[in-house]
Amino acid sequence: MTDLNEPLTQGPKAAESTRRVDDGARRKEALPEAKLLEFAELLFFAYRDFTRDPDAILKDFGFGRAHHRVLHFVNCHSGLRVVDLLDILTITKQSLSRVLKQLIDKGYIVQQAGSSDRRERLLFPTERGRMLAERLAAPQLVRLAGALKAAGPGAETAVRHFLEAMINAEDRPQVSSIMASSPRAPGPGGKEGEG
Amino acid sequence: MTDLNEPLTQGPKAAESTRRVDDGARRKEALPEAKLLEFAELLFFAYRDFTRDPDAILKDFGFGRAHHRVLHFVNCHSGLRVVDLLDILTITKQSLSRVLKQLIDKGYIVQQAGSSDRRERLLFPTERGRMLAERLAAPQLVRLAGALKAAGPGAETAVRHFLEAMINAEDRPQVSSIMASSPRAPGPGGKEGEG
DNA sequence: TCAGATAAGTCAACATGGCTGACATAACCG
DNA sequence: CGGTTATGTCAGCCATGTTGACTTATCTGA
Repeated sequence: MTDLNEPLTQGPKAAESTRRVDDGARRKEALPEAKLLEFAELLFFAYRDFTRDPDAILKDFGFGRAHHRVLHFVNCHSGLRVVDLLDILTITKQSLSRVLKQLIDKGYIVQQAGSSDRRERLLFPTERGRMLAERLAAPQLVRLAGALKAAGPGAETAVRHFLEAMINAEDRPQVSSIMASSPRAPGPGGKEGEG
Repeated sequence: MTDLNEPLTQGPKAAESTRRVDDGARRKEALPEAKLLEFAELLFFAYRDFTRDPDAILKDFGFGRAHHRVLHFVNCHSGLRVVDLLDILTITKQSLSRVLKQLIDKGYIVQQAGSSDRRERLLFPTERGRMLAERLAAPQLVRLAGALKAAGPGAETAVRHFLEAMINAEDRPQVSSIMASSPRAPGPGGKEGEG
């Protein structure tokens, strides 16, 4: 395909030898490709372990990671609509429906018709749902707190800006508005868990 | 279950009202729970979008995210063994086998028996594999470079330390040793892609 | 007021990528 | 030679994503 047929015993940055960029331009990069690849790997490992603890807990409840995601966002942003959840998770409504129905059937989430628009089904955690959400979050919060502490003073801001900038630019306003909706939306009439 | 049956119209930090910690201790936390939960969400959104671009490319090749992970690590750490890959991905050998076989059958990866231990099958990317790996990595590297730049000077170190500390402590030595193995391992005898 | 858009739910079928269990082969090591 | 290790494989199951088609209830604007 390309003009590359030397043996594979190359020097450092073998992968780059297949590129058609001249080394002059390459040396001018703010961050070399190899260093960026390390960040990609670290992000993979970090996320791999970030999800490990809750995954183990979920198994005891007959749930999976998809349930965790739904329960988390309903718990932290109670009163959100189904369509909000679809935007957040970026999955189809059929996929969401499956796990959401199970969470409702088992009494972790309740729905309430919207007051201004009765087509909307606002989602709220039950007390049981809140307890499970906290249990799942606990090890993740410990991990995050430890990692931020280990990263040193000032890391909090840097990490936050980094993660925000990793999000697709067009999705950032929506993410901001979601995160601005604190976990204190009015509840479903105080009759939760009676169904 | 608990002694909590007030209506759900609580004040800020409703979730914490279900905890049995006194507010005195809570106020002493270095990072409040709400802030840590935001980091958890940002990590979710960041990873969600981090995987989006390569996922779209993979579809054109009839591959999935699992193939990407295998191809990435084989490409960046060529010559690793199957057991190394299993440790990295933390999946079963049957799961790995499925995607690895497809990558080998389609000519993206080649195997070579280990020289010192001939039971081992060392994995190498073919030229075709390297090209696909680079194509998949490209949008991720752009995203990472942009995010690190957006996070400001000094963020690189902070983010690196943060991500490293997010990894399970017992896995960190192994991760370090993997990342130390640069992409310049000797190739499979220079006969790649001839099978 | 009615037509079209929107929010949500449902059924069916399928693909991907995890999992367990059982078993086979080859090679290493003491 | 016997036990262990590295790898591969078959078979089946489960979780969670997909597409496509369709229904119901409700809102909104001409």
